[in-house]
This record gives sequence, C-alpha cells and structure tokens, in this order.
Amino acid sequence: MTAGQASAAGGRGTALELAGGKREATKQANRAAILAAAREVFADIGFGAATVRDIVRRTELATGTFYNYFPDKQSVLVALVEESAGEARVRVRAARREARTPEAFVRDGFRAYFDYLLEDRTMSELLRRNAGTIRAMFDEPSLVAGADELAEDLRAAVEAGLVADHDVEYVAAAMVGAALEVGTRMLDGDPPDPERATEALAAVFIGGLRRS
Amino acid sequence: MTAGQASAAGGRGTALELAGGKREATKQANRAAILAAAREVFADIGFGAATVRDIVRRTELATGTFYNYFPDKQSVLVALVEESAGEARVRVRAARREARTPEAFVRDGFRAYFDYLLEDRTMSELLRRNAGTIRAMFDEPSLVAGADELAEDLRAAVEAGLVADHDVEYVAAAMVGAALEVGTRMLDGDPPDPERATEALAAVFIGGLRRS
DNA sequence: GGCAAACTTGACGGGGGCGTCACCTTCTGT
DNA sequence: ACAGAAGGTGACGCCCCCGTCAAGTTTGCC
Repeated sequence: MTAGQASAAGGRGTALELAGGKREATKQANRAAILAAAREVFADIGFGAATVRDIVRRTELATGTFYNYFPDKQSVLVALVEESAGEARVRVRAARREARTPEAFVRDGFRAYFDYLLEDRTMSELLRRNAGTIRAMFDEPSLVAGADELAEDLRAAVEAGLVADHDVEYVAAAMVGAALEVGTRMLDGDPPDPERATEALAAVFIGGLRRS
Repeated sequence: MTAGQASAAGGRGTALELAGGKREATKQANRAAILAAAREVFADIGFGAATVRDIVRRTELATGTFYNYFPDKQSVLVALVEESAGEARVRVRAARREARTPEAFVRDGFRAYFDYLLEDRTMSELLRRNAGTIRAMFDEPSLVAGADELAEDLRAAVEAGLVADHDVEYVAAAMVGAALEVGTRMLDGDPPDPERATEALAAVFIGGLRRS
C-alpha cells in the first residue's frame, strides 16, 4: 500500500498514446506532475523562496521520486522556461515573418505574444514573478525576452526601407519591455482584452516607426 | 570585548551631525549598515532566497541586533523600496512637470529615470532582480512603476491637446515597461550611455505620440 | 564617580530543508 | 507464471534558519 501509486498521481491528462509501456506512461505522468506543481509553486511564492518539498507536496509523489527526475529545483525552472518561453518566441517570430507591411509586423507580433499569454496563465504568472531571477540565471537576458531576434528582424526591416532608421537594439528592448508590462496589465483586466492591448502598442510604435 | 563594538560597524559614512548623542549615532549607523547589506544581498541572490542571517553576515552586528531594527526581512525590503523607488518617482515627475513641450515631457522623464538608475547601481540591481516579488508584495503595481502617475500626466497632456489621443493607461504602461527594459540594457553598457537610451526612447515615443 | 537605562551579543530550542539509500512494489520479458 | 529490472518510498543524518532572551557592555546623567 505504500509504493507504486504514482501512476495515478499526475494532475494532467493521461499520456498513454505512444509506446504502450505502462512504465513509460508513468514516467511521463510523473514528470508532468512535477512540472505542473513547480509552475504553480514558482508562480505563487517565487523561485527563491520555493523548496523542492513545496513542489513535491503539491504532488502525490514522494520526496525521493523528485530526484529521479530532476537534480534540483533549478533544473525544473530551466525545463519550464525552455518549454514555454521558447514556444512564445517561436510564435511571435512566425507572426512577424508572415507580416507583409510594417504595420502588420508590429501589430501581429504583439498580438501573438498577448494571445500566448492568455493560453497559459500560470506560466505567465511564473514568468512575471520570476523574470529577474530567470534573467540572472541564464545570463543571456534575451532568452526571456527574445529581444535579440526582434532586433535582428528590425534591422532587416530598416535595411529594406520599411522602417525608419532608429537605434535598433534599444528600440527592440523598448518593444519587449512595453509588451511585458502591457501584457501583465492586460492579464489583470476582467476580461483580458488582447485586442485593446495590441492596438495601444501598435498605435504608439507604428507612429514612431513610420518612415518619416 | 564582546559587545558594544557596533558603532564602528556600518560600512557607510559616520552620521554624527545632528544631535551629538553617541547612542543616536550608533543607531543610525546600524540601521544604515543593515539596509546597505540587505541591498546587496537582495540584489545578489534575490529576496526569496535571502535569509536574515545572510544580511547580518555582511555586517559587524549580531543576529539579535537585526531584530532591534526590523521585525523581519520583508520590512527591510519595504524600507529600501520606499526610500528609493519613491525618490525615483519624485524626480521623474518633477522632470515632467517642468517640461514645456511634448517632446521635453517625454525626453526629460526618461532622462531623469536613467540618471537615477546610474546613481545607485546596487539599488537598480535590486529592483531589477526583485521586481516581480515587489509587485506581488505591494499589490499596487504602480508603486514600482509609477505608471499611474504617468497615466495621469498623459491624460492631462491629451486634454491640453499636446499629445494625440491614445489609450492612456496602456501607453503609460508601455512607456514604463520600455524604460525598465532599456534601463537594464543601458546599465549593462560599458560605459552606460543614458544619452543614447534617452534618445532611442524619445524617438520612438515622440513620433508615436505626436499630434497627428 | 557611579548607577540606571539602553543597547548588543550569541547561544538555544524548535522547525524544516537537503539529498541519500535500503527496502519494497510494480512492470516486463520470457 | 516467474524472476529480475525499474523505479517509488520515506525515514535518516546533517545542516541551517528562525526569533528569543539572559547576560554583558556602553552611554547618559546626576
């Protein structure tokens, strides 16, 4: 009655599709349960204050099991951030790539980001609450922000004559910072209105970026 | 030889001017030493991971002494934030108040903020690293950002016809977010160039805010 | 000079986190 | 059906933090 109940553990959907092995299914469920619990804990009390046991407690697993999946809490954060921030960046960039006008370039990028925020609120909260820690951890600050990619895209747009010639690096940072801040405001809205957030940013940045 | 050496403790300048009392001088020095140590600790490892003892260890004081000055680490953070973020807000607002043109309104506000960042790097680092925690702590998000004040000032400018009629609240958030992000980028520069940061933001926001 | 008030000190009991590991249950392959 | 591998379990030893408080030191004042 003590061991092996772990398969019923995960709060997330049963992942029994690929490779019918029960062993394998449990493994994925446990990993998912740990990640889900950690997402909540980091969002609620912050990474620094969180302990491995805080995470385990929101799970049906035992302490020792945690260490079969991750060596420490930091590794969990890394997994979480890579999974989620990576996805957000990909989507935003895809939206920008498909844009055919400078207006769409700006508007659709913001829009993709705001839509993504709304899809996983817990993750958004985690990112907001721990942005400073994440920055300090992966010293490449852009991992969080994707600002480098934006700067690159902006540079291309400037060279193509689509956009006025500004200080690309800082303008990219400004756009990212603005999106982060407006994004958290939007999430506080009831209901959140990504349309409004997008339009506000688009209005400001398009005007400022328009070819003079 | 064990007690009472605390007066020589503080790393900060001797504050013996007002009220020559030695007792009073020690008290101020100790308080200042704790605040200075806490600033470093919070900036280095983050508020959540910091312990009261981490702070005390960067001091010549004993554990017990800490509790004569603050009831817990959170109170220290509150004192630090009130002291510093308050000052930053005051300066920025003063700069905006003196502005006579819409351009100056935008440019001087950013400039005042960047100049302030450069004045106390440790505090800047603390704010950057713990922005999420601070937000969560004082649930009034604007305590960190001063975004409400900016929104107010913007509204007035719109009514005076100085600035185009945008979504004031989100535009304010965008300006604050942009300043935060560009500010941290600027601090990473060697040497930091507040002029460049100011111009980049001014170019973007003035264009966008200019009366169409 | 001398005494009371003010303050500092650091050891202490209680609490809890860390990572491990011997033991036990469950699954898999034959 | 069964044996062995895979993997879950939770108590354990070690460490450190918390907030307190009795004892000791310094200051202010008469």
